[in-house]
Amino acid sequence: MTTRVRFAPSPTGYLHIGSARTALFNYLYARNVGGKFLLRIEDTDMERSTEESTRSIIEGLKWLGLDYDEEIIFQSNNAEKHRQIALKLLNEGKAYRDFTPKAETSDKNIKETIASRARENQGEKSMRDNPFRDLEQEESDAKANSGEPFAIRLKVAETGKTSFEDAVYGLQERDYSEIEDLVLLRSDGHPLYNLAVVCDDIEMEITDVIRGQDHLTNTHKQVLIYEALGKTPPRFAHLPLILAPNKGKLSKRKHGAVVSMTTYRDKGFVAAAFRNFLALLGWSAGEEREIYSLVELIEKFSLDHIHRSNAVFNFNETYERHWTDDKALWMNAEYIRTMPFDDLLPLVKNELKSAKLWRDEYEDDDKEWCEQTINLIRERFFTLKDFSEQGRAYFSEDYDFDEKAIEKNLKKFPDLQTWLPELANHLESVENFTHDNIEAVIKEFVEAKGTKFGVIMNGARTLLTGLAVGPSMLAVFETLGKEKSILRLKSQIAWN
RNA sequence: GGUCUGUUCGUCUAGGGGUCUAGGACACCGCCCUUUCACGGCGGCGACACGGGUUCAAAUCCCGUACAGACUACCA
Repeated sequence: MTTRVRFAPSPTGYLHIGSARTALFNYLYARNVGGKFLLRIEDTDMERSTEESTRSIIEGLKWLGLDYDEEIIFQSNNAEKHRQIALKLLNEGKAYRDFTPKAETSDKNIKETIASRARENQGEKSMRDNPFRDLEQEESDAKANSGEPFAIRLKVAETGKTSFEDAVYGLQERDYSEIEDLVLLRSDGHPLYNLAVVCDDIEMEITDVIRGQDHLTNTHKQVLIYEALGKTPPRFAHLPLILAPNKGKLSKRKHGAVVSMTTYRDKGFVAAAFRNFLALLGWSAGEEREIYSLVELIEKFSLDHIHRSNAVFNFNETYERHWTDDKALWMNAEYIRTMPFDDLLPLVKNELKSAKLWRDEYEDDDKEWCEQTINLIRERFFTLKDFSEQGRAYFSEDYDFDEKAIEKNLKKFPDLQTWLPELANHLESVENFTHDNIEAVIKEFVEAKGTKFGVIMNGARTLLTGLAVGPSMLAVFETLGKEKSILRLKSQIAWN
């Protein structure tokens, strides 16, 4: 039997990094064993599901390079099938009608309400004391026929236990007495999550369910449904959760943009880098290595190296520099500075285009210059955004000057106001505007003025790039070229 | 409250009875390189939650405690 796994997000928001990681692991697992990776949108919660979320999830997967096989399944399309299956279980006596009126739950502190309700019922109420559980067939039919609303609940046996072998957490057992007669079908006919998941997984012939650890306890209920349906459950593998820095739940509402995949795309992350980072959250190949290509990840991935403990996604809202996990940031920089130029170029092109800095000559007449320049500046860039922001002066005459750079490198040495334009005149004479030739002229100039090489270089850097930091200044001169270098050295804008 | 799960440097992790005075990466700090720097090189700081066992030997096995997380819904 070929392996079939699925990623089944509910479209109630953009793609969350936790979900993205679940998708990644499913994908890696499928590709590793040569199986299928399917996508199912669990849009049964009509009130919260949106088409926009679905789009953003698909986009996110595409960005990460996680291409799915076969058609997307929308769970809402299967509602009728789910209903029929619930009815079938009812007819077989494996489920029963519960005529208890639906209890109103206030949405606000739902978790607390449920916990306190459970606390109150502690010891007093058995999971099996529903008055309708053993209602005579005729009586139940009569009530139903008279139009009385009812939910359908699974009839969980009095004694026994469910068990399954989790690929990550090992043998899991749970006594029936701990499991309530779960609702399969709501009184309005709407199928509930546990039923829907099981039915769809069966229909999609899913062999391995890889999902977040928050479903570990739900799995027992699902196993019960599989059993009632006479089907063998798939293999389960639960993944440790990704937590916020305070070790609490990482939520869209509380933590905002840092948990959204689109943020990383928009903030200039290289998809391969983020994917690499995500792969190492809760899994490792057991080697002293961090950088893995997709092919290597697929090759090395296996369920038995998945962690059992949750991972913290470390970020600090108060420091801009640490707005997301440092390691993710580092990895992105690592990719930017080491990836093959041909892979990087399209990403830079895209960034420059959206900043209106791209010119078609960069792939034509100026191809060589473009490559040299990108290779020069990528050395100390962290995100793709840096190409259009810190790197702006390389692609445009319209760039900003950093106040601190002006203070530190220009205003502190007032002589530079006349020296730099003077240096420009000396540079006019350089025939071949290369590193060595430029250096010779500047060295000579420095000597004549009795100043330090650094003073001139840093002043020039500020004028030429607007920044106090950057690559070797001689290389900057060379890449900018004679004309622009001279023009900028003579410019007085920064001084005002 | 109950059930389940987990706990190695600040964070991600290696480790599965002796090779552990616990390894790597990020972050942080210092030094070097240097015209600057968020590049590079070298180095430093820094962890087996706690308490009991088992064993010649325990980060590794067992028990307890603490803490954390998940679930406990006619949400998904």
